[in-house]
Parts: sequence; structure tokens; C-alpha cells
Amino acid sequence: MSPAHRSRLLTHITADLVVLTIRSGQLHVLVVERDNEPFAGQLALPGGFLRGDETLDRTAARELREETGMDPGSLHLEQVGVYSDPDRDPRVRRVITCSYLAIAPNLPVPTAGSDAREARWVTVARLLAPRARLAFDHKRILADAVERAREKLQFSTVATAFCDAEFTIGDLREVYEAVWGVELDRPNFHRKVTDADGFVVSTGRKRTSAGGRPASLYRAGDAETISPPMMRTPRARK
Amino acid sequence: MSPAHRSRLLTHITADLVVLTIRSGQLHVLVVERDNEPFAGQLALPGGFLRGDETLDRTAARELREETGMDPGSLHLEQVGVYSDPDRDPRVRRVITCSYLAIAPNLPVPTAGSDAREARWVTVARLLAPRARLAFDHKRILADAVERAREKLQFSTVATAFCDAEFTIGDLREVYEAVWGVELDRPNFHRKVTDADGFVVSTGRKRTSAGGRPASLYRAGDAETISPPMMRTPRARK
DNA sequence: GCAAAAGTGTTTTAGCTACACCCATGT
DNA sequence: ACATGGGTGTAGCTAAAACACTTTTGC
Repeated sequence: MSPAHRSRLLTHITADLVVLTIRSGQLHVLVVERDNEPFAGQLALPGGFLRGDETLDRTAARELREETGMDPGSLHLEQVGVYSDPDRDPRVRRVITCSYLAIAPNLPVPTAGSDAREARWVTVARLLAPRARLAFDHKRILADAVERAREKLQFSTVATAFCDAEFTIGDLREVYEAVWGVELDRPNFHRKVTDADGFVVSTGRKRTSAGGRPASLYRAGDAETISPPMMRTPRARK
Repeated sequence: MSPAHRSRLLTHITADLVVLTIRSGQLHVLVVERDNEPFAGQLALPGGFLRGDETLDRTAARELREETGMDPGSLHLEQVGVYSDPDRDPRVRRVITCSYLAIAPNLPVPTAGSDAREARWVTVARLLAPRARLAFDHKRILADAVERAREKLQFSTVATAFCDAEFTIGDLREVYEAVWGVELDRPNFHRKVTDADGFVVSTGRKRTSAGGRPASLYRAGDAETISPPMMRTPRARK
């Protein structure tokens, strides 16, 4: 693809996953505990090496299934960035990683899949705290993916990917509040979301959860973008 | 970074560039004519292979300098996506490309740099036309990068990267009109841009171009995002 | 004077904020 | 009854759209 034939470089490629979900109002990410060096015993993002006949997107989907037991077809999975610092892996001097943001509802059990090591949910806040450590440059990768998620909530309808097939407006509001770390005005949120074209579709059914009036159930609409965008108004945290 | 040691795969990596600029009101991209197989004689995006001691960001910057003679330090350069289809390069069965969006003012001559083949500006509209062809999957890469640029104009201040160090509000409006392919209301655009905090800063100077009242000159401000975002109202094309 | 682009003013309307208030359920 | 979350109404404000109008140059 270029004339610089003299110094081509062969490298290893991995797809690493930042799987996000909401559990009890907190943004969580799926991490595994490493059992090999380097960084044995430390927390890391799940991921794995590219194989011969697949695209990176497929690698990401496969690893998601293998390492976490989740179904990649059912959740939002998108490329975020490439990490290519020559020294990011102390062993081999060169491993390039493409990171993926995956958004999952809370339903699937956080526990491991078939051949997986132990995988578990940890709050993002804890892993991004100044003192926290993750293997490799995974803290940076996590931060970038979370930032991407925060931005996407504003202009796209991905927030529904955090919810089950049927959800209430309150569920959806919790997603925004957890990801953005703000408290939103309930009445205004309700209007904005139900008025937005193709964001949510009423199913007619209702869900009656502990305490309070039963909430109408919705499913995700066809639209992928919201215009005008959802506004992330700064207020005090819950 | 994962247990799948059995089927690791070594691959070639390139950084390919989508260098955009505005020339006489039209969005242009920098392309080179290939002189080697495959796709000899066809148009392609400039780019080149990753070397041992650099990050991909550095590869992109280096290729920009080598192939186009531009100064990478002075212009906006950002990662867009990774293309990893095993069959995207007919020769070697596996070349992974990371694409970069570069935004340049019109000033630098489009002509080639030192060791470069002939590089030239072509309108994006022409290359994305249904009948148009580009080498490899570069048409797709171009389309994705242009789409990224369109989105970024809404929420960020990158539009100034298309302009010289000093520019008029009219120059900036031309950028939006060329990239979005819409006509914007001149008075409203002026207010929106000058009122937005940190988007543009008046230099006090004026520029008197052919015909019309002299325009005040501005330079790019500190802000990186615009809130509320620039709105891309659908109207008829010029 | 006239054309052309820069820039200001003004009216109308959409949409957001804030907050009061009613609704339907469990305990 | 009352706590709890769901949902509607509404007044006030901000900013965008549309367009009339003034300003300052070249010819």
C-alpha cells in the first residue's frame, strides 16, 4: 500500500472488550483476573488475538461469547480506538490492540462462559479512581471507551442497549444518570424521550414494581440518532 | 493478552490518510496514483506501513510529511477506524489498515513532497459517486472519514482546522457549507459562531477581498467543543 | 450609483428548565 | 393513610429560523 517496503513490520493484533452495563444504578465494566504473566493476578479487560480468517469485528464478537458467555448478536458492539505504543506489552515489544465498546443489559449473569476464567463486574468509578490499577494500558482504554459511551448517549439511541427488550422510561433515565453521573429532571426526561421520533415505542403493557404507580413498558424504536440531542445538564449527583 | 495462544496471527499494519481541504467551495481529498500492482494506475489514499519503533499516530504523521510535504504538527490528525477484512488486499491476504482523518487549510500546495509520487486534490463528491472507483476498500474508508468529519463539525471546533491562521466568518461558513453540502443563513451563522464561547477570537484586523465590505479577521479559540451544537438544517444546495 | 459581501435588528416559534400537581400502586 | 415512583400541566426563558435592513468596500 506504500513504497516503504524496507521496514514493514509484522505484529500481533488483539481485540479487547469494554463491556458496560448498569447494576443498581452504577455503571459497571466486565473484567477478568489474569492468571499468566505479565500482570498475573491483576485485573484486565477481556480480549484475545485475531485469527486468520476473521475481521477484528468478528474477533471481538467471538471473544465476547467465549470469555463471557454473552450473545454478541444481541448487544451493541462498536470499535473505539487502536492502541499501538511499542512498549505497551512488556513481553513481546509489539502488540496492537483495537478496543471495542459493548453495551449490555443487566439480565445476563455476570459470571463466566464456557472456557473462561473468572469474569466479574466492577464499577467503572472504582477502576478509574486515581489509585486504581489495570493491566497493560487498559485503564486508558477503559477511560476512552467510557468517554465514547457518554458522548454517544447524547446524540444516539444506544442508551436502550443497556435495557432489556422491554423497559420503562425510569429504567432508561437510570441509564443516563449512571453513565453521566448526573441527576435528571424526571418529568422533562419523560417528555423528551417519548416525544423524540423513533427513540422508544410503547408496547401497551405495564410493569408494576415495588412501590409506586405501574410504569408503561416500551421497546427501542427504529431511530439511531436523536435530534435535538439529549442535554447533559450539570446538577449535583444523587 | 488472552489465552488463545494457539492461533495468533502476525499481520502487516498500515496507516492510511484521508486528507481533506476546501478548494473553491468544494470539499477535496488528497489521492495518489498507484504505480505498483495491485491496482496500478488507480487512485488510492496515501499511507504506509508501521515501523518498529513508532505508534500508528506517528506513522500517520510521518506518511503525511513524506508523501505530501505537509507539516503534521500544524494540522488536525485523528484516528477514524480499522479495516481488517482478510481479503481486502489481494496480494498478501492480510493487511490491516488504520485510517486517519487529516484536516488541512488550502494554503499548502497540493503537489508532492520529497520522495512522493504525484499526489493531487480531487473533489470528494466525484470519488464517492456511484460509478467512481478507488483502490482496495479506500472508497469505504473515504466515506467513513468524511462522515466523521461531518459529525465533528457539529459538536467540535475542528472547522477552524480547514482555515488559515487568520480567517473571516465567511471563510468558516464556507467550510460548513462545503462539508455539509447545505447553504446556511449568513446572519444567523455569524451570531452563533461569534457568540459561542472560545470558538473564534477577533484579532482586530480586517481583510478586504474583492467586492464587498471588509471582513473582520479571527483566529481559532481555545474551546474544542461547541454547546449547543451547530445545527445542520436541511435546505436546498447552493 | 451599483453590486457584493459583512454585519445588525427584530419577530416568531421551538424547545428546554423548573416546579406544581395529580395518578396508581404496595404496605 | 402514606410513601413511592409514574406521569401531566404550565409559566418563563433561551436560542434558533427567517428575513428586513444597514454598512463598507470595488468598480
